[in-house]
Amino acid sequence: MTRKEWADFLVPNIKYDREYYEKKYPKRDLNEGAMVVRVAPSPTGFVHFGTLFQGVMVHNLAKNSNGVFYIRIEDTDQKREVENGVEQIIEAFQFFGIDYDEGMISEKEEKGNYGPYLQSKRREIYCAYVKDLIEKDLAYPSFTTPEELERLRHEQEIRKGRMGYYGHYAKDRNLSIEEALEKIKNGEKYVIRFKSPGNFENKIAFQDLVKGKVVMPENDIDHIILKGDGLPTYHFAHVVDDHLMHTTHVVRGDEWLSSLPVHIQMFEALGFEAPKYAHPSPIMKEEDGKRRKISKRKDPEADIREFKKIGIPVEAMKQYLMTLVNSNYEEWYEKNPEKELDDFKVTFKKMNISGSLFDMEKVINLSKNFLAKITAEEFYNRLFLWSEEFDSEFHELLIKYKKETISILNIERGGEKPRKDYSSYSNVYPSIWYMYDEKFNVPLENYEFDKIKDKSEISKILTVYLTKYYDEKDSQDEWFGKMKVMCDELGYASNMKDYKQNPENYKGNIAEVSTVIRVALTSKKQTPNLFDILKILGAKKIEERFSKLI
RNA sequence: GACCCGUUGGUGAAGCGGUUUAACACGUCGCCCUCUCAAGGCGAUACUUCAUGGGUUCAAAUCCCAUACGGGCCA
Repeated sequence: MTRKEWADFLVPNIKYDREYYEKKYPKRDLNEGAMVVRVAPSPTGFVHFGTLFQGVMVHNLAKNSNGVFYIRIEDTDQKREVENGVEQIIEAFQFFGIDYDEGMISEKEEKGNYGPYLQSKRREIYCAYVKDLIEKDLAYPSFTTPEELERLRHEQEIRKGRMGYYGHYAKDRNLSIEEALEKIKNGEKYVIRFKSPGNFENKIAFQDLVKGKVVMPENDIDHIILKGDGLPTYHFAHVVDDHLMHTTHVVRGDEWLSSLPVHIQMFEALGFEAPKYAHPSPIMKEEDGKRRKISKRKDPEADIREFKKIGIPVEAMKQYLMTLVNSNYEEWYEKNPEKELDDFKVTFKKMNISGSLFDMEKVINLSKNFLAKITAEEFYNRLFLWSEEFDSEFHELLIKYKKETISILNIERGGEKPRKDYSSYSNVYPSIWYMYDEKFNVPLENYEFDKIKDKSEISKILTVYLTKYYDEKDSQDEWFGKMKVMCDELGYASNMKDYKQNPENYKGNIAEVSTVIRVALTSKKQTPNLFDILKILGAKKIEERFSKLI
């Protein structure tokens, strides 16, 4: 049996050979320097924070080089696959507004000329290349069972040697075609392994775009390339896909750095030109003083839906991610507040070499800043959409009191130094509920009266204020002027400085008087500007709320 | 266990042999601001210090080596 016949026998019924695919997926017609990049998630459940991180980073690279960003779905591990997995990925990218040039656009459809973008649909393609390798004696069937491999591992452990299927441990690599054929005829199960031409004693150097020069021993392990189920392993699929899709830069987590020798070797064996590699570190989390990668199982923030639920605006989220990608982003943004996220140019040089910790405080800060800068109407619309899904009670109020809500959100908004009260959509209602009449049914004992607690004194202040000083039409200055006059009349200091110098001359001060009014209106002693509250509530409601205490 | 990568403040980090008395941002803590809060302003926040020890150099956070610790990967 010739090698060719052998290959035909092992990989039968293949419609096309590799030449066909090489022609079918020609080099992309792009400008010099254009980057073709991708993100390659597995449909194994919710989308991981790290995938989004990678998405933001890579999308920027493609945009800034007039290149291509595509999503390839790696579903070769069918055991871990989850229903709706593909849809979840599509939705996530959509929700975060990260558009892609090629990839799946629904469970069934895709866009782009270099597909299929779902690995399970690429079986034929992988097989064509496996066949080619067999013909060239660079791949062979391996009959070693899982039990045997287990034993082998054990043996290597005892000898304190390296693990894996290599050298004399790779017992099937030198089987003759006849011997192998015999085994197949006997019904023995097999996988296809790559026949590594490497020597562990040789060192090879790579240039990683993030880590710099990396020196590693050559790979000599005969990795499985085609599993028993006919699907390729990660290594092989990566090499074939990124070649055919003409990826120019493979950007992936540094957990892949140690398989680089394998990949480079496979590119060579297949006669492909290897892409450039960048291995930034993944985002970590600290637990018990130790750092580890954010884990899908243990950390709620690994699930990007969590941020949606909390109501962190996607813009803020992406900004945060960008600061992790390139820490100079923030400074740049301060200088270019009008620019879009993708106007910033990501560079490999500034990517994380060591893993950075996830910092929710920082996310909150970015979120606050973002929410402070949008208009009240825009904020309202965002709250409307968010509450529809996550807070129906608030949603009802938003529908019923659109105008009022916008005024509330508009308090001290705009201008150079806006208020920054809200850190997320979910945190709005807890800070403004008291403005809605139907929610304002607080028992008197829960009113947060502070310095001035005496009921008759409270009643007196409120009565005097309402009858003598309150005027709906007052401007802020007029209003505050009247507050001062009232304080003088009632024996409270109208000027805080005077009060601080001679507190014994007064019953109290204007701050305490304001607090009485504030608490009477809201039950809380901490609220935004009193003047704005008065304005929004209006005479009728003020009277009603006061009457409970007078 | 083999191999690889990393280690600058509470956090993200800048720094790429002299201009570093280690930028900037978040956090924290003070003080200031014609009402509380938020915001804002000002200041403080890395044991002459960049994991530790040694070396190269006139000069090192920056270059080299070793150790420690952390992470990854192989199974």
